[in-house]
Amino acid sequence: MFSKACEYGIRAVVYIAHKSLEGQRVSLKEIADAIDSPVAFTAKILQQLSRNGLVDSVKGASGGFEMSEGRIREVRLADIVSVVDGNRVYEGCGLGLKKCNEHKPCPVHWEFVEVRDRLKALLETTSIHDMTLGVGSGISYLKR
Amino acid sequence: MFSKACEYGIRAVVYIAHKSLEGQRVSLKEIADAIDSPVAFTAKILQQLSRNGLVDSVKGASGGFEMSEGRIREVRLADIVSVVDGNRVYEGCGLGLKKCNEHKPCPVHWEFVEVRDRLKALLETTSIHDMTLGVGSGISYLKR
DNA sequence: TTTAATTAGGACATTTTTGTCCGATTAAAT
DNA sequence: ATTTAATCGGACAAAAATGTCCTAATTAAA
Repeated sequence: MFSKACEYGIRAVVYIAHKSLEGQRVSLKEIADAIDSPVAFTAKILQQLSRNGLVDSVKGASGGFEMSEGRIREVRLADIVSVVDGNRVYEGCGLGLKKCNEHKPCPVHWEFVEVRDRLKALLETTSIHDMTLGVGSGISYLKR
Repeated sequence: MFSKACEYGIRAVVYIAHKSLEGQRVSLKEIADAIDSPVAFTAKILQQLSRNGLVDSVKGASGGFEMSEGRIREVRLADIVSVVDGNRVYEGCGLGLKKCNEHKPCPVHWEFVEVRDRLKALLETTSIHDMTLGVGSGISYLKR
């Protein structure tokens, strides 16, 4: 569904948000350990997310990553996917046809549109805050 | 959603089925041209589909690929996806967690399950015959 | 002011996916 | 029988995705 990079990105952001809500800034190492991802690769993804304003990064000793509560409530799953994977999840034909559309549909166009619209709605309505809810309480998990 | 290989595979099978219903066996070249795919790469995918009994191949001059009407009605989109891409579309967590399940769900587990189940149902109910319906009549397209 | 901890970012390495080439095999047509 | 048109399958090549390493820049703490 998503690239590995995007999966790590989502997990990382949820972890950062979860810790930020507890008032804690987290380091790259801590993040990678918490979400079970390759450190240096995760760094690249976080750079990308930071440049796009989805997370805040602080350099230097005792630096790390954090998010304001406002952003935690504003930022949607779709924003992360968009930054890391672009729009290929939403756009693009299920059969890989470049010019598949309602006027020239592929054989499964209409059926796929339904599923994709549903996925799109899910990504656009789910905030980072929503995703952190289960994490602290042990209802949902970010590794293993 | 699917790999390129799988996309080519689906388009190829729909084209083969469409032509088979008109009593015509088709060559690799004709297929690749009709669905706008790389010839040699398409050959690999068709070998795989042929080995798995999803299409019939005939060697030698005037050989090519074909499907019986029975198989055209039996074979589902899910069968092609399964052979080419395996089960990664159905199984596997949206966030890439190895052990995400109903007991240890990731933060978006339940929402994703819904979308994926819908996709699964679509793939399992759509037969190749269903997909060929629009192709001859110009309602749906396999290239461009 | 030096040291230690940290992110930023470029270059490189590995793996996977996608794609090509060619010789072997098969079978129809000449 | 020979030629020709086809698939089969192995080896190779290129591109994209994933992952690593190292140096520079930054900042808090000693």
